[in-house]
Amino acid sequence: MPELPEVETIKRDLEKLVLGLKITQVIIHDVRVIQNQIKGKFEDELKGLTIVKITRRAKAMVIQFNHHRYLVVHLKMTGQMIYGEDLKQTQKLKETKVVFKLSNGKYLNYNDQRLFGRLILTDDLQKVAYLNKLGPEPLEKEFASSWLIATVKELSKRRKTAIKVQLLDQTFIAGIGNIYASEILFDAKVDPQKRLHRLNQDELTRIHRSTVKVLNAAVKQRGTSMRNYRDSAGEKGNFMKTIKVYGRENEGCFNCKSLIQRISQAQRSTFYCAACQR
DNA sequence: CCTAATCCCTGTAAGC
DNA sequence: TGCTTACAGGGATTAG
Repeated sequence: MPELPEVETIKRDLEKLVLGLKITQVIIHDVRVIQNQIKGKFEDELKGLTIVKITRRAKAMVIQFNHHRYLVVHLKMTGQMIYGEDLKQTQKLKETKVVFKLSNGKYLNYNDQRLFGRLILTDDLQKVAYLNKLGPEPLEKEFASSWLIATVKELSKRRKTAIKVQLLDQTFIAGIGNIYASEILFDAKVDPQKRLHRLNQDELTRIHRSTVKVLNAAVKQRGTSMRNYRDSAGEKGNFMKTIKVYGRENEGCFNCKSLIQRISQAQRSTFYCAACQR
């Protein structure tokens, strides 16, 4: 499940590989990836465009072309953007849904086992709904502990959401998903079930610090490969060895040895240490 | 306006 | 062993 660190890793790698290259051909093997966009139009519009910039916002990667065209890539659960050969041709991969042929003879393969991911081609990023309701980027200056304290104080007046559920809300903070939400709260020693109005200033300061710390460490380790995540070279990330709670139900807490608990919050799994996080 | 549930998808793993 | 069923979850959509 590519979250901020995974998408950032792919973005940084692709920048070194494809900037300045032209799209010479687009082959869409499964139209569900482009939703209601017209297949022929999608292919034609991209053909001949040059990749001039790649950015990331929350969990979305934006490939910017000349002529004011943008391709918004959201990998969701099992999406991959892999650079190299045409995987559909060389490996008969059924997960390869879209292939972009590049002017250097290489390919960009969009793979997606479960088809939750989406590719959106637009001439105006303002038109992409997802991008226009996002909270601050946690690794940018705008995400300050004073901002977090003030915002949670304001939010807690009208909602009593559990902090774990709140961390998954992309309109609150952008880019945190289910793995890192659990990891951040373990690092901050805060109970994921604690509701917003019960969080004090010290706890919020810790959540802020842990968010920056955990996400930076995960970027440095090239992300977490629990299942399908692969970087642009098809390689796994390395953050699994740093994971403290996610996926560790009934295993010992590295801090206090008591068993890691798994609970369900908003139809999603949360992992935590009930002894360390209270 | 808000929050909570449902849906989309398919490989994997648990259960009978 | 082999088949069936439950589960994983980001975010759009729908229901309440």
